[in-house]
Amino acid sequence: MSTETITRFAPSPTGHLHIGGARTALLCWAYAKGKGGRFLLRIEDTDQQRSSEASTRGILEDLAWLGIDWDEGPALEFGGKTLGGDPRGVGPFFQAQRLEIYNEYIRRLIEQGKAYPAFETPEELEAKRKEAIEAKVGYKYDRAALSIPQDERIARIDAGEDHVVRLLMPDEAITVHDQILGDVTVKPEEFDDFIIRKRDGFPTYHLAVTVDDALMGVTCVVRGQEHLINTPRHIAIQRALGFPTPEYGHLPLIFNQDGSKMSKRDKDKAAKKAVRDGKMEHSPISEIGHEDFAGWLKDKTRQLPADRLKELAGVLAIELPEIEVEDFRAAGYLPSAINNYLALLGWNPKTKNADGTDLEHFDIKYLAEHFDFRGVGSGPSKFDRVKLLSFNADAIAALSDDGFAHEWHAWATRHDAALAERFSLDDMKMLAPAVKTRCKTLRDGRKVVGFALLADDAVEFDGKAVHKAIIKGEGKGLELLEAFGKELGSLEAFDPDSIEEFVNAFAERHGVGMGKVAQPVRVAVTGVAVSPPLGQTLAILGRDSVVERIARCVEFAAGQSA
RNA sequence: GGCCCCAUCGUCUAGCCUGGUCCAGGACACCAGGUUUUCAUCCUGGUAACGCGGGUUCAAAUCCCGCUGGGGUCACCA
Repeated sequence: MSTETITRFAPSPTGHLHIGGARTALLCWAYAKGKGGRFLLRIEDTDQQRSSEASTRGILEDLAWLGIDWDEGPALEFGGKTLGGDPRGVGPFFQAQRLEIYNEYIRRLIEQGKAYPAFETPEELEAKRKEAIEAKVGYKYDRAALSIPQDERIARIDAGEDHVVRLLMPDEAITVHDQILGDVTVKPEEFDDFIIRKRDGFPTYHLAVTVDDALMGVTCVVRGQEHLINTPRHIAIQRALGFPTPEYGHLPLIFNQDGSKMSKRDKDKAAKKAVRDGKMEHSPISEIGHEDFAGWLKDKTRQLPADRLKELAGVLAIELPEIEVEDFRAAGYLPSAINNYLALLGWNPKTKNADGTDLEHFDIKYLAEHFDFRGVGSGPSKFDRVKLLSFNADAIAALSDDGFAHEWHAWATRHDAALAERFSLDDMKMLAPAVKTRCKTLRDGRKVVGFALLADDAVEFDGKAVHKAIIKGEGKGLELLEAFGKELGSLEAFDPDSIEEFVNAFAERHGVGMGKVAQPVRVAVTGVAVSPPLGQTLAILGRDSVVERIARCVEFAAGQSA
């Protein structure tokens, strides 16, 4: 028996990776890596209705993008590396492909009298459950099927009657030794004989997870606290099957600022609110019929397909809240910032920096080297988007100019085709020092350089800005601006440094301060009073464009002051 | 509702295990200054918390009990 630490992340493929799932995966990964062990990935696709292959692929890519690489599991080519594989031969890693395995163990349990078939229909059970609720007593399966004689069971199964299999729960308290919460004991009356195989022949989560964890040699299960109450069930299965019980660590949950659960539905919620606020009664998108639209709007639980929702948000001019890893990626967050924030949300390194402040910024390598359950908080935490944004800004600021340019370019290529087309990687390198400190996300970059995306004759001059910088003061600004446009011809190189130098010399020559020159020029080429430093602002436009814009502005200002 | 988990600034948290060094430290946000050709960055300072009530003790944010509050879970979902 190896003492190697093996952890696993086991998502069900029902959509993109949720940010909470990403944190679980990250901490799981860190624990295994810190111990020199392995981290494996398993896809829990036993829910035939909701699972999809596209989701699996999406989740794999989300994890890979974050840099959470798995040693074993579904294979994925990413960034020139192959992730996953099955070096120990414990796969397959898709539960739907492991049905015979589960059935074998279920068969054993039945044989040993530790599990039994039950023939009630879902409807019958639902009725009983309802009765129990009305009588204000907790519902528990009544074990009616347990008293069916063995030969009758066999006859009914042979006759093809639909049935489920239930585990015979032992009549004893079960204690979970949780690494984070300590010992949690649950009394036997809290459990009933839960189902381990569904009517469709698929195992339930409880059975599959327990069998797989044991067969895959998982030594430590790290998962969300919502699973805490399931753990005694899993321990019961382990005991019935003679499996060892792994270590457990149940992570506190993550919530929205308002205390509600972070859910994919939040996106629909935001869109619905915008529709109502806008008093919109008809679907603004042709693909969504009126009926569907009205129904969706009325029903809190109804969700639009992801791409439709995105389209709708575009029409409504709103930004949907980021919930899934892919959302954060599209919004221009860096993996390092997401990982850092996620890790800190729930785990604390309890370490001081040299200046006495708490250590908050670290990378996943540091996390892997220092992660332990002691540093995991026990209470639920709220997801603070503002702080994550600040972490992202820090991560961007920490990038080298070239590093930033590469990230920005890669992002634009994937999420903002127009931007990627207008700016080459070299353009972005030139812009980097100016843009870096002005954006908290890669998406913000567009706002910073938006003026360069406009055609020269499409620049709209902000009247106030023109007045303040150019017209006010007896037209001194206008004079300088005209002179600047003319003298610009003598500037040889048109790069940021040369331009800055030129502006300095120009100001000195005309006996005025920098501001007296910079602001009129800034307003002339961008239309507004705010832009990156003049060097980059002019360089990205190019000489012709600058001259053209100045001329247009001079004309505009002359018209205004007349 | 039953069972389970949790409880320090608005938020994330350090401190709690091994009571005194804590009229509680850091970060984000916020407010006020400063640097700067605009904006942003950056720098300096500030506001702000131990949920309540009982114990134990010379001494409690720290230990115990109760209350309150928040959350999870009670599926042929995972």
